[in-house]
Amino acid sequence: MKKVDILKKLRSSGLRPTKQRVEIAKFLFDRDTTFHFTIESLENHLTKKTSCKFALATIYNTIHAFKKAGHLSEVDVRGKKTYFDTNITNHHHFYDNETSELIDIDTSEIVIQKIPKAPNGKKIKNVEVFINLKN
Amino acid sequence: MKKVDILKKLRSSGLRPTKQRVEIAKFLFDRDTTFHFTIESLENHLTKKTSCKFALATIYNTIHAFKKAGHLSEVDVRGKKTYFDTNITNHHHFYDNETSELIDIDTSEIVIQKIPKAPNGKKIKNVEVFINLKN
DNA sequence: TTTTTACTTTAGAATTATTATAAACTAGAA
DNA sequence: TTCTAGTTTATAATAATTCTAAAGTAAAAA
Repeated sequence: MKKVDILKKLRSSGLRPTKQRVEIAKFLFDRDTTFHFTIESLENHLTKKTSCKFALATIYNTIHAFKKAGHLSEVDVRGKKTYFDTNITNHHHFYDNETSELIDIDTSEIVIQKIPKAPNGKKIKNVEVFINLKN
Repeated sequence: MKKVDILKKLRSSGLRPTKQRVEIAKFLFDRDTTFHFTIESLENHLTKKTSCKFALATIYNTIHAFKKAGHLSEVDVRGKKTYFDTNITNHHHFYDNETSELIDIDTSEIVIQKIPKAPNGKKIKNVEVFINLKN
């Protein structure tokens, strides 16, 4: 993703392209494959890979802004930390509890034949499949 | 579940049947349907329904002991609090984001036709299906 | 361009859920 | 009964996250 596109992405979401936001956006969106991270792991990567300084609160602010703008999704993983995903399409996950690693599964890889009706007055918003791994 | 059985359940798990443990076990296991709770909601119920006093730490200790003994399971729900479930069989969940309510789904209610192979060197431990609800 | 204004970043304090600690308590064995 | 190891408890500590208010900055207005 070119710098111009990064700027466009931010502006079109109503986010001023500040130095920090541009660096975080470049780091997250300028890649070929999906990236899963926690705020802590992202902070480590940013301090290693960029020369820019980031207050922890800025990383939280930015990630929440990106999520709100629909550029990131959140993944339910047991544990204290929140996981984010650059893959914002509807999809599923493998989770390796040994390494705390998430792996995306495309919706086409899982076919559900039978599913219960939603309870009275409710509708199904989406279906998430989580496959826990072991060695 | 009779009091005798509660005591048996505790003893057979290597847990001394203290006043607090017995009260919590009676509250959790003496019912017909599955119960979902957080430590906070459990504390509220206990103070309302029993005359016994509970330090918050005791509730945490007891719930973890019950979980370790296999009498409770933990459910992955987005958010800060940990959810527990008296249903320890393999099963799935509806989750109503409006009310933060979990509803059990029996494994027989969901049939998966196609599922991807586990990544190299890994095996599938279990598959959890999470159906998010909306109004 | 300069000025202004509203949005951002920042360091540090506050909050929330959970876990650790160490002293007082208690169930069950001796 | 007495003893001992397991428990409970209040409180402190920790960890992830959010809040706050002052200082900084992008972009609009003059």
